[in-house]
Amino acid sequence: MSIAPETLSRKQVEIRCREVKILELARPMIAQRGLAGLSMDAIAKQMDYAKGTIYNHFGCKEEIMLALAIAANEKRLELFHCAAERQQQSRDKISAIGIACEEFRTRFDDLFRIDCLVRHTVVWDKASEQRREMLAACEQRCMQLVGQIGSEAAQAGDLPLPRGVKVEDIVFGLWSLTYGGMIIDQSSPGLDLIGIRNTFTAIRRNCHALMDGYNWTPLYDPEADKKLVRNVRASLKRNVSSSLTLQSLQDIGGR
Amino acid sequence: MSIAPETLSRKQVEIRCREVKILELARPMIAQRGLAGLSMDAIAKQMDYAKGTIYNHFGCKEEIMLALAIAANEKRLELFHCAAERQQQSRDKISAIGIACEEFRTRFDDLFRIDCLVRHTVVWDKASEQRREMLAACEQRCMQLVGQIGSEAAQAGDLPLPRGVKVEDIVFGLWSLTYGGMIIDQSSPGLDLIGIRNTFTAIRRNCHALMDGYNWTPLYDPEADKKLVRNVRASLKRNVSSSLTLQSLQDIGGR
DNA sequence: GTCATTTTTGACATACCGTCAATTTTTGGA
DNA sequence: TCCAAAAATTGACGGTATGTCAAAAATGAC
Repeated sequence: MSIAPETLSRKQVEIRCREVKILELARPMIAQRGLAGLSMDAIAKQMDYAKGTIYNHFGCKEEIMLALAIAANEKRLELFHCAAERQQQSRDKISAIGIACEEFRTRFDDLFRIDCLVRHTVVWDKASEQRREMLAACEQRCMQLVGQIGSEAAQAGDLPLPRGVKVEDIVFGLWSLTYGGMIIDQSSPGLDLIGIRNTFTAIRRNCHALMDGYNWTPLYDPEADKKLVRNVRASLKRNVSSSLTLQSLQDIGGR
Repeated sequence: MSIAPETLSRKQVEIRCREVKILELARPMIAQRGLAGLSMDAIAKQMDYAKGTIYNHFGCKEEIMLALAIAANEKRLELFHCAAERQQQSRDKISAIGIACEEFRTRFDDLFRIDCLVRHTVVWDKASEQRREMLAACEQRCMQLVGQIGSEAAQAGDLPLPRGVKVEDIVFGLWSLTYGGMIIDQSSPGLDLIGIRNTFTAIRRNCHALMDGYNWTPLYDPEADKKLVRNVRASLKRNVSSSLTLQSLQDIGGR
């Protein structure tokens, strides 16, 4: 929109900051009570602006949700990269990404919820095409990273593909297992009633069983895994901050 | 509430029927546009009753959602039973239940969505304790069925449990894989962009890999599996109707 | 200091939820 | 058959929220 992006007038900087502030206010609202919990009136009141001003930034509630979901996915990708790039073997890289998922889940509980909500038709359909594409692109980058590791594994001979099975299918499996497990953990009334204590451990063990089932070498080794978990966790804590980037706000306006 | 349940006055029968009618009207509304799509005004108008009458049946919108979710889970359990009871080997029973999940997913697309929605705090917290317990109980019965098959398998020596892994963990894995895969399929913008054509086939293959990873015998055999899928599908189509039971409406009133 | 442009404002139209006092219908006993 | 008590129904009402838009205020180029 602006022709000279290097010069932001004082006013324009103020506006950009407000965008961040809106998202900060919206975050807990959505996390606690979903789309309905996000009240434009409340945001306006808390920021001491008129409602119309908020609508200048985001065309509707759903836009705010997507903005947050995009930020969430950028953060997740950051964790993925940090986790994977320090590993040598393909299988360790995958495991490390699994641990990054755990880290994301625990550190950004609210964003995890928001990321789930955003995918419902109600929200998705009302948001702008532009932001939807942005989120889809973020997701793609996450998947591609994992897919690439899988391809390397297949090429290096670590992962023999059975007839009729593609690398993508296996990636999809790992993803289902991890994401699905977390969703169930979050939303099923009586999980520990049937005897699941530590969800993360169970998910991780199942991912290993899946990879073992496909003969992804080296096969599961409890000791090695324990060590890996410790290392990756420590590294993520050290190298990835808990604050959001919010770079994605760049050029999308409200009405 | 009524002391002589065997005699329902004419009026009371009429009321009970209305309950069903309400749910029928609500079903597509919720499926299409979530909680927000469910309008009490619209239901009242379409049924030619005042809004207050609808509130006599269901204390709030969320109650309607839960009622449908309960019906959905009863149907799912029916499919599970029908699928499992015709198999001899433990692993086939599990596979059959996986196929029952597919069947449920395709036949009752709307109920699958509703079952997901119901688990969000917003909905869950507003519904009555009574109905929540009812739904939780339904879910328990589904899980117990699968858990039982797992235990039998372990006892019979078909499934050797590695140190630190319980039957429940494996059940949880299969469940995550199936449910998670379907959720992703439903809600992720570009799944086939990364090359997943037939989601069900992928999920099924991954479940087998998981079981192979745990050495659940007999190990995966493509031909045998193909035959099983055909049989179970046919049997489900033949023996399980597509209409809801709605027995669960029994005794829960509105306000 | 002036004026065109951008930004802000908040009253308004609309929509929906859930309530409840008043009204109508049903029931069951005399 | 009739009547009074119980049950069911009604719909106007209070409350809350969204998204709009014409008018008012702030900005900044000259």
